[in-house]
Amino acid sequence: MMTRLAPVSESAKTAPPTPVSAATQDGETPRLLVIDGHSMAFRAFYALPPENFATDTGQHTNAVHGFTSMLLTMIRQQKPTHVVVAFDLDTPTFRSLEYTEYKGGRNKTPEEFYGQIDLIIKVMAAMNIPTISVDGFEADDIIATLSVQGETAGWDVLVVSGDRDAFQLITDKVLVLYPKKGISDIPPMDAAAVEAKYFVPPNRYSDLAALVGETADNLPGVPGVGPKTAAKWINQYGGLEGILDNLDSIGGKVGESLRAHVDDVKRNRRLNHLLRDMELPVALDDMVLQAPDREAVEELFDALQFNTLRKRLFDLFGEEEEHDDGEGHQVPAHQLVTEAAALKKWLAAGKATLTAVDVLSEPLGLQREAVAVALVRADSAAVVELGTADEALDRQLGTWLAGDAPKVVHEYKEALKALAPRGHSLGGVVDDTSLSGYLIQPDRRSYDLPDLSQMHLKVTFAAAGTSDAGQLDLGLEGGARFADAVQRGYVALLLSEHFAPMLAERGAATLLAQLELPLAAVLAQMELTGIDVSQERLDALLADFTAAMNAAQAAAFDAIGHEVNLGSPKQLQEVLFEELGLPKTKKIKTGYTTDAASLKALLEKTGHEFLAQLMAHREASKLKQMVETLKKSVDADGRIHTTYAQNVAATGRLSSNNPNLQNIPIRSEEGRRVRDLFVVSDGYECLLAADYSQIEMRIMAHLSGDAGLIQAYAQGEDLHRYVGSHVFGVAPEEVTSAMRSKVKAMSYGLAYGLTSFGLSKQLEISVDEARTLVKDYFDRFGGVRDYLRGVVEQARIDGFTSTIEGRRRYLPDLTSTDRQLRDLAERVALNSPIQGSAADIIKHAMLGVAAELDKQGLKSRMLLQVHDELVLEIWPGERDAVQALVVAQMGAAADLLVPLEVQVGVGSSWNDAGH
DNA sequence: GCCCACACGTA
DNA sequence: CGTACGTGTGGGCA
Repeated sequence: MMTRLAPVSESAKTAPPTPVSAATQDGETPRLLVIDGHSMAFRAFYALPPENFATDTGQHTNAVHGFTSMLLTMIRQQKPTHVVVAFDLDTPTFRSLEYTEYKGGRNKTPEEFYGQIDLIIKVMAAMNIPTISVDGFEADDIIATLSVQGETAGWDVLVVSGDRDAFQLITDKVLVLYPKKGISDIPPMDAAAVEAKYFVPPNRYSDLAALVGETADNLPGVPGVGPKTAAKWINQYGGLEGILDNLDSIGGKVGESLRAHVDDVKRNRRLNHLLRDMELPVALDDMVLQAPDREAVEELFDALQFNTLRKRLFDLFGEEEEHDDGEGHQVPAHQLVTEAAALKKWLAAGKATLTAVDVLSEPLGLQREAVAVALVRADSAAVVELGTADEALDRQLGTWLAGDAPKVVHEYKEALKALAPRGHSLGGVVDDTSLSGYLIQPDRRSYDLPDLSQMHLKVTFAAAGTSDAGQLDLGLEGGARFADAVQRGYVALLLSEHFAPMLAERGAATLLAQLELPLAAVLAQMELTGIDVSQERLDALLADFTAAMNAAQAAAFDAIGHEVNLGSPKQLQEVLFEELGLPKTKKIKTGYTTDAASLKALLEKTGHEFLAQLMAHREASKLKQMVETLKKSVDADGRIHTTYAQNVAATGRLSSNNPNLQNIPIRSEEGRRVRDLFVVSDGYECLLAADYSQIEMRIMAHLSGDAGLIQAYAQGEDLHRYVGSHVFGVAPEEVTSAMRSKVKAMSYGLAYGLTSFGLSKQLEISVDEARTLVKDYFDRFGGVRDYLRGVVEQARIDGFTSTIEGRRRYLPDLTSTDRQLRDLAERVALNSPIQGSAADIIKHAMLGVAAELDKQGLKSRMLLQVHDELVLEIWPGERDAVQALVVAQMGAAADLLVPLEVQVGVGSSWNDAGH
């Protein structure tokens, strides 16, 4: 049985950026296509109805669609060898600085246009077409400079612009395409066309425009003077200079008018003169038309829902959507193996061949248990059912699975967990495509095999039961599931092959092999182990919190004289702001916030009993709900087995779910009672919690190399006290707790991209005060300022940030023209290296701890990870040894310029082990 | 049943 | 207008 997998593109895997046109190689004259981005985007916007072009998320795309369509047409018709797009920035230009009304009076940009320029820039990036914008200058200046550069190089230049100022650029070699309305295929303007229309040569067009004026730019001309009069004067006096030299000899009413407005004319001429000698960030040769970045186009056009455009694009660039080379990319037939000898034979046939392993599993309590294993190679596949396998077959399989034979898996950790109840392990895993996909692109929503396959291979296949492809074997028992598993394995194999060069290019191969893959095995063990919870405490706590919640609710109802759903922010707004007429809080989408901070402020202001009870209810119901969730998560073994997600947090952190054990309360007294639910198992001595002290600040000290911070840590000082003493210029012992908490907030804030505004809000001080605080801080710790500044700059250049282990996070929005997006990307750029490096470090520590426990033959075990904390369970008598090895491994997990300090506590519950 | 907004717990 | 997560509720939609 062969299942056809479609569609598959061979070219997607190769496709280096090669020039599409052979013109330059043939020695023909290069043709440069220069596009005025904003003006063409606007043309497209008004040519297509926005209501017909929008994504599911409501983003309008009519301008993007029209622009892209226009560009494709242009490339097809004009056959340029080089293409570039110039954009304006919305920053002031030398023109607007000279003449504040420049381009004033324009209608407000329609709301539907927002975001579309950014999308166009993304489309250009995906098409490998360079875009240029230069602070302080307009696209017109860039275009003029490019025209001159192209002409000087002996190239043909075609300028596409909706701005008539471009006419001054026309020469023998430079033509202008000026679309009249929307996007039409009118022929380019040459010198003759300009003269036919305006009666002046192109190099005099600016003179004419200065006299006539340009309403689009809010540049009034001479009243009564139109193109005809202007052209007559220009030709009579040989240009504007001649006219100005002979002002007095021009008669009639128009002559008077000219003399009255001569200053306007001079200003117009200064402003419509285009700079032709700018320094541009892109060289002509880098504008060569390349094949599009197929992956990026797929992703972007998927998001934009541009299906016909995608086809047009790939057609234009000669890339087939489908490619059948008659070999490979066909899921191999599989044999159902029922005897050890048959398996042995199959395994021996491809001893050192990379094999994909797909584990089929079924629920077992709240966990899963493997029921079959599919082994997939490029040309053959075998399936082994675990339930029916005899001992010999099971042993044969188990030995091979645990052995060194190179394997590819998708979701290694899940495979390990499902195999464990069968007594099987999995060794020799060289790739887990859910992890390699993550390292390549850490901010994706999903790393499902079908998603990755669609994205990277353009191969569509559906999960079991939903796909036609998976239905072929319904007649055979379990056959469809097996075929599906084989298909998954085959796709994982293809993906792994596809990813290998990408990982290498990003320097992520080591990260995968040395960190993430071994960590997956450690995490699998931690998840399998789980943590014991006290059923008695659980029930008692649930009762307590429920009672507290009910009491608070009753008291709240009493306070206002009627019932209300306290869990409904909407109903609460009614009560608070209309019924009780309390002062309005911070505005949110649905009205005014009722969050804890605002309720607290309201309570302090008004002292209303309802507020106090509402807050009590909030806390109790939150905790009750959390305890309920935990109770539901207790497995048959009386333990809670969380699941760690290794590919969710874009920074490299783990996340925890089902249930989340990384957000168990610790700050409030009541909350800590939840932490007390987690107890040491029978037979073990105690729980041990070890956490890094201020790891993010230490990483900041390391990455910035700031001498002050490094010294503070080297001396083992109280960091915030030390910083406070320097910022406030007092002796360390004179740092008040208010001063300390201010610098503490700021120190941490800096790692998150905090602004003066944000700091002022948090510390409840004025923005000026906050600004001074930041300045004083940076005056004392200049290394931090330089580092933070450099991180963003470097990320803008590279397109990504890196952690100390080289884990990357791509931030395309750093160059977005959307302020909000750009600012957010900058804050992310500040935080990601720090948060991500901390994640790298504790991951290394976990590997070290696991290896050392194993090496020393200890029975103690690792249970939990909470970002900067590890929780272990100590076997009787091993406490000192484990504490020593944990401190040693955590401390040695990275070689920083400052020491890594580890705090340890032990106790019979997680709360007791805290400190 | 699905999705969003809100709220809130952690590092 | 400080980063990274997960989970629960209410409420509007289909």
